[in-house]
Amino acid sequence: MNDTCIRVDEPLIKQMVQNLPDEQTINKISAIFQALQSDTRLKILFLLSQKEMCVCELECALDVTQSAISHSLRALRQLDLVRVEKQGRFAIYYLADDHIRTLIDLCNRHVTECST
Amino acid sequence: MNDTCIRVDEPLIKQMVQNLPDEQTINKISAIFQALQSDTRLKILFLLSQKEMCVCELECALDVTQSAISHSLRALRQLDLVRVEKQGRFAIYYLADDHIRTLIDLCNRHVTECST
DNA sequence: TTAATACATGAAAATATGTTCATATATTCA
DNA sequence: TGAATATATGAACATATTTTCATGTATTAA
Repeated sequence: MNDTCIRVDEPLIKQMVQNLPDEQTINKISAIFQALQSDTRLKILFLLSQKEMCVCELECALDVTQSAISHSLRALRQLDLVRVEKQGRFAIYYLADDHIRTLIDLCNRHVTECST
Repeated sequence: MNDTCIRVDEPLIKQMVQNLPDEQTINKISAIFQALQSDTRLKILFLLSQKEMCVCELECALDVTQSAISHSLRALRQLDLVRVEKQGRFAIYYLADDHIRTLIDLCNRHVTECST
């Protein structure tokens, strides 16, 4: 920690640190962003925002192995970003809720608005 | 690619794939999420959403080295999530715009609402 | 102009992540 | 029941990311 800088108002900084979300929340948030950071998982979410899909359909849409898709889906599932419904031998995946849709849209807009 | 599954309507899937944002956009979005995925960078953003800060202040607030903070800030800068204004020997950092604030808030709400 | 402060950065080491391969499980159909 | 289909998963490899270390640059103050 730096004690010498004249700009540092230590009590104020301490207060600001207290205003941070607690560690657990920070961890959960970063875990979500971590999941959204892979091209494959992002594409899966974009696709699922169009319609619910089984793994075969995702396999047809994306250019990666079935195994990679399953691993990606597990990560998304564990964060409750997508959910599964088993239908016989099929696993139908869909977005868990609309937060995630909003998140992606927002980010999409940020990129398209700012890069022009 | 899987051709046998009876659920796969290939023309439909092709259409859905066409609806995906282009590769460049996907890459930019995933880069943003990639940046938001680290605890350190997230905390920096939460702090900067309270007030603009120089590197020393961040150093005081966070329990990581100055070098690590600088590297984190560079990553955020390159994605235009934060910006710098040089004031003499100080580098004052602030959020680039409100998108990012909204993004964080949204995610925060998702976590706190869903985990109760 | 020298020393100290504030910040940045390249390279290497440590760690994490994603993908594939091999294989396992569950369901359906013949 | 046995074969085929749909999905899941552990382990290993390849790659990417993060952090630290060492050091560099720029600005200020003595």
